[in-house]
Amino acid sequence: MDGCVTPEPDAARVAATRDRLVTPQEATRLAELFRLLGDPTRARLLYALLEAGELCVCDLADVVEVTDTAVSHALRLLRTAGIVASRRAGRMIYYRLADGHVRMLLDLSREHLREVT
Amino acid sequence: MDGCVTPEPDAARVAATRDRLVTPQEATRLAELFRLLGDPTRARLLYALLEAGELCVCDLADVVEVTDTAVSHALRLLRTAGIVASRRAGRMIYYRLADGHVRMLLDLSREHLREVT
DNA sequence: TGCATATATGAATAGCTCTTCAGGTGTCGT
DNA sequence: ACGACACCTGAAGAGCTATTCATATATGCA
Repeated sequence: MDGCVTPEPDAARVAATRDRLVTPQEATRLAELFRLLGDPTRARLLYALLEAGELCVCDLADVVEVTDTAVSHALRLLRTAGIVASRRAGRMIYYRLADGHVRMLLDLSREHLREVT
Repeated sequence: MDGCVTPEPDAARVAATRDRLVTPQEATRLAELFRLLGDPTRARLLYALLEAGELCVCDLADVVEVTDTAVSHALRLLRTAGIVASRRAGRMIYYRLADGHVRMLLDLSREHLREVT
């Protein structure tokens, strides 16, 4: 069953891993989540929201130093994926991180980088 | 200083956020980390390692159902970024997740998806 | 109603990424 | 030393992505 000649203990581990492994669908969704965090502009937007709690589009553009349009495009992707949430106040729209998991992900990875460096 | 006319409290928040925000360099490194997790093949490889602890290239290819070559390319990126580590045993090379942070990231995001769904 | 502001959207292009193919390196068994 | 095996690497093409420009929608104010 293996593609290569693995020692006995490995064969068992391979079988067990294949059973417990995330499904392709789940993997796709996980990858999609990470992929959305994996762009410098979007990452900065998210960390800005992590610090500020809530910001409108133009302030986000100002903080991150990107065009309003680029921010809007980025936020649409993040919003569609449920990573950020929005609320309207007059003509401005305030964005925030969608939930605690996202906050933890951002926090954890920042820590990771600070320790690895 | 703002790109738009923000209410008073917001202006303060914008200034504070700009100060505390991750630097562009840090953001780039964070995005790079996430970007590497953000591919279905690499994600499956990492979750396979999360389950198995350690696997050689050909067993990884077998579990994830991808070409040896594709796995090799993927692992090189992950290894270079310090996300996985490797050890040679004879002609096989065993890969494992590099550290606890990576494991936590994978765990946390899987939980996130399971709760959101 | 008319104008300015804040954000969203669509199309297009430049740049990047993943996979595959072909070939290369290193290790084991005989 | 030779052949088989496990893995790596470089080049190339198909496909995807992020930004920009132009335009559209929506809200507030006079």
